[in-house]
Amino acid sequence: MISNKCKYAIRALVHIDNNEQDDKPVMTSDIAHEQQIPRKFLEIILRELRNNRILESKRGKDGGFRLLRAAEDISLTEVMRIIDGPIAMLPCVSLNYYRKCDECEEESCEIKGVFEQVRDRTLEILNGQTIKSLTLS
Amino acid sequence: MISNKCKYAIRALVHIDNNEQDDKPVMTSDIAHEQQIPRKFLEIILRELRNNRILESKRGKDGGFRLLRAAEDISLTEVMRIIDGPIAMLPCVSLNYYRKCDECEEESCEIKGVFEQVRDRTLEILNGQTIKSLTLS
DNA sequence: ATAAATACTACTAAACAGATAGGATATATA
DNA sequence: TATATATCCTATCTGTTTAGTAGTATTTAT
Repeated sequence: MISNKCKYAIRALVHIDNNEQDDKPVMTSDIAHEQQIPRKFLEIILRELRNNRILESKRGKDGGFRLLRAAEDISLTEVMRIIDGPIAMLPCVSLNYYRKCDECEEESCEIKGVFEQVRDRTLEILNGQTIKSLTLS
Repeated sequence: MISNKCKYAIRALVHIDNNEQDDKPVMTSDIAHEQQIPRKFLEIILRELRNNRILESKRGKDGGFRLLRAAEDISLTEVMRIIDGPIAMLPCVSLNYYRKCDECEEESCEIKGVFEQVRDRTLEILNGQTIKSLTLS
């Protein structure tokens, strides 16, 4: 399951993409209000997206957040990995967060192959999705 | 991510399939020892699988667990759903554990369609796998 | 100067993960 | 029938994660 936090992040990015005009940044409180996301929690999420170079922020009056890249260049997987971590169902099969399973030997693991296939099929779909494609769908 | 508990369950079932002979049940302590699974934790898992009609148990001396059905009739998804719950990445897209997302309207949800596709591709792979096919792989 | 925005640190409550402890109950066999 | 040995059941525990909240510091436009 993806977390609420991640769903909030995606909705916030789509909202920013739809509401950015003339390079004017979008305020946390506007997103929070219109998307029904707790404001303080959203602050944390947006800061995290900024720290990972998805957003840029402007402080002080008339401040807010802007997409740092075009919406069609921000993939769904990138956002999911920043907020929720690995997408794969086994640590030993994750491309971006590989870890050895503590309890099993990889060479004799019965399920590794299956979950490599699941990972590949999943990424085929998710890698094709961007903030822009979600906005349009 | 699938839980350790679920990985233990799968390993235990494969072990039982490999070690059942002359209808003699396999003991928790044997599985625990050979598969390196904490015994008391494994007890809980095996009881859960028995309650869900994957295993049958025999109490008392010479007791233990047997597969209730042929290993080729026990699917990986069935075990995963018993131990970990939903396989889908969104509650509103789950076939066996459907729940409405609290934070979003399904009609206007941007990500529902994508995660329906992920679910379908994932199940195509996982539904084809059984305790028997894992044993052989 | 001040109002208004983000940045940052710290805290909390509830749920879940991964177990462990101990006693109740059933059963094969001497 | 006594005993050893297995599952069954209830309760408990520790650490981590999820989903937030509170309060203060800092930056910036006017």
